[in-house]
Amino acid sequence: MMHLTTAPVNHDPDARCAWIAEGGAMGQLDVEAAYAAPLVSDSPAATRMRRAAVEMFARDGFGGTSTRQIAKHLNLSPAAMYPHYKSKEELLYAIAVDGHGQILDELRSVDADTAGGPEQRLQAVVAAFACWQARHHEHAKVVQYELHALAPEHYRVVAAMRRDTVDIIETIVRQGIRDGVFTVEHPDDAVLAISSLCVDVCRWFPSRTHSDPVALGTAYAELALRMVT
Amino acid sequence: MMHLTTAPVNHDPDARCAWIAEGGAMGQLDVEAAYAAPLVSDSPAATRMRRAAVEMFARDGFGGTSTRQIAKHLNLSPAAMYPHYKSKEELLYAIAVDGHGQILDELRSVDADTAGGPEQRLQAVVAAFACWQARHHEHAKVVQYELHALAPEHYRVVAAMRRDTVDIIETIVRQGIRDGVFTVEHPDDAVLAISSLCVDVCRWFPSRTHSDPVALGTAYAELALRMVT
DNA sequence: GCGTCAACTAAGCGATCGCTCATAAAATGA
DNA sequence: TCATTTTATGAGCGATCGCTTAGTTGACGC
Repeated sequence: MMHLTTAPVNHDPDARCAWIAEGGAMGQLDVEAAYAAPLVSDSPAATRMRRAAVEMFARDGFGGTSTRQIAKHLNLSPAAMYPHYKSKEELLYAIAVDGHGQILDELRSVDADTAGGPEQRLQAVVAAFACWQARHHEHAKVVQYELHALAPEHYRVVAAMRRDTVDIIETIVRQGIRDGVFTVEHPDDAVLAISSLCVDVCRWFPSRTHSDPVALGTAYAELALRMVT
Repeated sequence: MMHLTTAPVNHDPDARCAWIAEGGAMGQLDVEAAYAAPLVSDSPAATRMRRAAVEMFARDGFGGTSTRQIAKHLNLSPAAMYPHYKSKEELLYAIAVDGHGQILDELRSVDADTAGGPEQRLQAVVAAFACWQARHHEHAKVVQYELHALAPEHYRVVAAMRRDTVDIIETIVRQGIRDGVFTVEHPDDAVLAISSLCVDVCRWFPSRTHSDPVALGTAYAELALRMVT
């Protein structure tokens, strides 16, 4: 493998704006393959490395953190990471897939477990989403703000997982409109705004006024409901 | 001056969570001084350097962009930046003060120019805020996501400007509650959510479904109003 | 034409970067 | 217990990092 000392740049022209509202343009095959593959190593050492990297990437950014700093934080030699992740970029990829996988699992199970109509489902899902972003704000920050450093093929997988997450909210909102309980002129705007609201939590949480993830989740669920009724 | 090859870390324990909801703990003196000082050089060359840096910081992050890359993008030698900015961190600081200054000026003038009650003022300010974030999404991205690389004393100034920005929204919301036109149990939550909504625009804009900053502003203003009425 | 000053370059310092490789230690299964 | 596999180390390669210094260039007032 060649040396790669500069941050990888995403060359896909679509990907430059492929955040929440994009990412649905490719087929599902590669995504399914990504889900099935054991992308996240469960080795204890690998887990400790991901945890340390999340903490440091969240504080100093991907480009501002060196592999040597991560190793030193774990009292390991600079080369100790490479038996577990074959590059710094792949470590970031594992962190991203892990985080998005947790969010997807959480929201899907909450949505499935919630009895009631679109109002109850929307509140439950938004509360869970905002709560996860607050509770895992370091992991979330890396997952939301450091993806530009991913290789194009890895970015594509993560963008698809992100799209799947937003789809959960979109499905509920469209069902609510069909049922007549939600009144909103442009569903796209509302879905985008609700997702945006939840995602941004990790940027500022915790603050002087907010430090309880559960309370934040219920408050944001109420505000999200107001946006569509 | 000593060499400083690693990204500066903010050592202020309060500052780690001093995003939107924090930053109001210190006096106003240093902030006023910062506003008055000619922090943003108006030299044409310096402006071109800021513009290039904004573009590259937004795409690759502060830590992922080198001063050599910025210089090369402008067809200059690696040392050409230093007559204008005495360090990479100070270049980021100038970008941050410039961006937050633009936002503050914009929101204050829109708020002052808007006739009507809290409803009209909130819509006007939110529309302007979201619109700025969309129109200058690269500059906004740097301003919102790369501040961790600022020196503590610089970070403090920027955090205060951020606090002043949120105060504009907070003042309108509290006035609306006093007037009885806004009904919201926790004003803090609403103010935070509205700010959050606007700030997050720069993370995903533009997208397949949204590419008009003005249209986005009016749509988000409507959604913000729904949150408080 | 001359002096002045700011902008810029060429060269390079010391440190750090991501990463490789040969080897040693530690864990694992028989 | 021994062979095998996994995990970690120490040394170090070539490249790049932020930044400095000495000297060159060009625009401007006189």
